[in-house]
Formats: sequence, C-alpha cells, structure tokens
Amino acid sequence: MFSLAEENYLKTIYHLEQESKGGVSTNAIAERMETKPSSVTDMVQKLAEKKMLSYKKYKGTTLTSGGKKIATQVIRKHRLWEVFLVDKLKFHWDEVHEVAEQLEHVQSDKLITRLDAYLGSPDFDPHGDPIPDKDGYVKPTEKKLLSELKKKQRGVCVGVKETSSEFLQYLDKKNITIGTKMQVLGKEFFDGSMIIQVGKDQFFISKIIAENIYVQTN
Amino acid sequence: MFSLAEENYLKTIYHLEQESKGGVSTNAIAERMETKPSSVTDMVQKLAEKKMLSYKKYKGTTLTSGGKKIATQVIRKHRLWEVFLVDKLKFHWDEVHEVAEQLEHVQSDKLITRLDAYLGSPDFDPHGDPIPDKDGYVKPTEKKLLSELKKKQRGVCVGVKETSSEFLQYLDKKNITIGTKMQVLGKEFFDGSMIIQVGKDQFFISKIIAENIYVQTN
DNA sequence: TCCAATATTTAGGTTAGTCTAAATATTTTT
DNA sequence: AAAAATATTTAGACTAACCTAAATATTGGA
Repeated sequence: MFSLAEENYLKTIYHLEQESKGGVSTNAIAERMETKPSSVTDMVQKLAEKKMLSYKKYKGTTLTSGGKKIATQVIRKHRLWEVFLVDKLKFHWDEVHEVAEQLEHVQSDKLITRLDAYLGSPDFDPHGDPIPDKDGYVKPTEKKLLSELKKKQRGVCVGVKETSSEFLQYLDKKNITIGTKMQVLGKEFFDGSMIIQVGKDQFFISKIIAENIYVQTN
Repeated sequence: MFSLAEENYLKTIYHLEQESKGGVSTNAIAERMETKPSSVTDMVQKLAEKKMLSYKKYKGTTLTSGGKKIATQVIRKHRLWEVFLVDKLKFHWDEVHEVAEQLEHVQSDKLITRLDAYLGSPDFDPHGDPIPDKDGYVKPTEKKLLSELKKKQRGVCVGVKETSSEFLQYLDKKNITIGTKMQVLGKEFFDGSMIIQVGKDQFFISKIIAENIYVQTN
C-alpha cells in the first residue's frame, strides 16, 4: 500500500510531532531523515494528496488520523522486532535499531499478529519505549527520569536517554536493565547524587547517571 | 550492496540454472519473474558488468561464482525465515512464501547467524528444500520421488512437487509432513499405485500422489 | 538453403525518489 | 517597517527499474 519511503516519512513525522507538539517543519524532517528540504517538500505534497497529512505551503504539516495509523503500525512493527532480536536472538539492546529499521517494512498482518503473541504481547521495546497496540493506541505512561524521584520513591527502569556503549555497559555491570525495579534510598542535595537499591545491592550513582535513566512510577 | 531487484534476478537465475543445467535464456527469466524480456536484458547487462554473471548477447547467461554466492545467500535467508515462520510462529507451510520473499532481503549477517542458531541450524525448509550453509554450499541429497522407490524401500519425506492447497491438505490428513518416515509395502505393476506404511498406518496411494512426494533415502 | 517464426536487443519513454540551483515566503534584526 | 537572514518551494535534472514498439538475431521447417 505504502512505499518504503512513504512509510519512513510518516514514521519520522510522527516522532517529530511527539517531540515538539504542533506542526512539523520541512527542515526538521529533512534534517532527521538526512535528506534535502526540496525532497521533503515533494514527498509531503504527495502524502498530503493521499490524505495522510495536512499541509499548507510554508506552514509545516501534521499527520491526519490516517497517517497516524500508518505511522504507529510501522513503529509497532519496529519495536516488536526489537523485542524479538533481544529476547529471542540475544542481540544487545544497542545493536537492534538498524535491523529493525529494515524489518519494520515487511508487510503481513498475520506475521505481526503471530510475532506479538510469540513474544508475549510485550508493552515495551528493549529501550523502554512503549509498543503501540494493533489500533495504534499507545498507553500513556508516567515516564520520568530517575533523577526526578525523591527519597523513598520506587520506579521500574523503562529506558535510557544516553545510548552509548559505555553507558550501557555501566548499566549491565550494575545489573540495571529494562524492568529492573529500584528505590531511592538517599539523595544528596548539593550534587544530586543518590544511593539506590537495585535487587539486593545498594550503590551510589551520580546525577549524570540518574539523568539518563527513565523509570516508570505508579 | 545489491538492490532488491538485483537480488531477485540472481536468485531466479540460480533456480533456473538448477532446473535445466546450462545457460538461462532471457525469456525464461522474464516469464519466471513476470516481467518483460527487454527489462531482463537491461538487468542482465547490468549484472554482467558487475561480474555477477557472464553473458553473451543472444546466448543466455550463467551466474559467476560471485553471483552464485549472492544467490545462495538470499536463498539461505529465505529458507531460514520459512523455518522460523513454521516452527516458531506456527504458520502453515503453504502460506510462508510471500512473507519469506520479503524477509529474505533484510541485510544483517549477525541476524542470519543468530536466526540459524536459534532454529537449531536446520538442514531443510518446511517444503523440504535444503538450506545452503553460510558459504553457499548445498548438501547434495539423495532426493527421489516416492514413486521411484521399490518394494520394501524406506524414505523420509523431504518435500513435495505439487504445492496446491488440496494436495497439502491431503498430506495433512494422512499425517505426512516433512520428516515423516515411510516404507513401500507393495507396488502395483500396471498402474504404479502403492501401499505404504506411515507411522502406524498403512494405506493405498495412487501413482499421481507418489509422483509428487520427494523422499530422501540413505 | 532460405524463409518464417521466435527470441532478443535497442531505442525511447515513464515513475518514484532523489538532487542542485534559483525563486519566493517568512521571520528576525535593526 | 525595511533589510537581512532563514526557511521553503519550484524548476529542471538524474538514476533505477520498469515499459512499449521497433529493429535485429537466431532457429527450425519446407
């Protein structure tokens, strides 16, 4: 139904809309997709004709409900495949993106239905990002930075902000991964460092670390 | 490295070479790929320039060793994905082809290595076709038609020739699937029909049926 | 062998998606 | 509020992969 290029545009526009509520500019799309603004104009006009987004010359664009549906389906597929790669094929969470980028374009409803079931209908991908359901609905989660938690508060790791190998290796060493529960035992006022409980261990982390771990509270 | 179209041409040429030893004609490729001969000529010339096949105008083409390597890798991926779909996602063996057709073009050596291991390094796909190894080597198997077996001979079902739903359903009903062991108990001379043992059952099959089941003998 | 049928290639055109360069809008600065 | 800077669009071109129609080669039969 939609070409690979069209799907990628819709996906990117969806992400940009999430990041900064409101219309998305031509240049923003071009930069994110590593393409030229003139190419973006072409494609945006084409997708607008297909009613996938609403667009006024010089005024940026927004996804229509139709466009949003396509975008979330692509994102759903991307994230399900990431779960597959990590859970089943034992990839590291920092090396799945490019492969998922390809797998997300495979067309087969049955495949996705089955894959989802096979993986146990996960709610989050290996980076902690929520997986849209078959209707494109994304559960609105209470995602905060670990650094925002107060003393005694608990949270579940649902993702990271920084994704360098160094950082991920640090987390591995501390046994922090998606789904890891943690509690703030103490917080130092002057530098924002904290002592946290993770499993049976307690240890010190700097503010920098705490600002790069997303936790879900409930 | 190679485009989707290029990979598909190489794969098709490989299959055609197997089927009828010797060079492959432009028209044969066009027919198999449901495209026009003129398009084939274009692509064949392009692939010849890339040293993927050797080609003399009006004389047909053959894969070079480089082309063979690409082709077998694509086929390897196709067949591994088919195993995944059937073994893990519980697809029926007659509905995996189109999806595998898409999955086979995903580029990632690590993905294939891991997938292969995850599936237990299978030797055959769900249709009984052999899966090339990482170097493109295809184990030369003693594959015969069931109809070629003599009385008392045993074989393991490794595939089918006919792939219509009707036929596959017939096989299901008789509990014949890939890996099913069978033995010829008796053979009728005048019409080629036979009585075979499958598991605990013995039953009659016509020559037509026997001519559409591949078995491996050893 | 030579002609007709068939196979193959060439020539020229189309579409999707990209690009550069130039034109035009919008926004920011003064 | 006009000029300068920036953002966006338009115009025209390119490539990959396809197509149709016409030209050319090969092959098989009388």
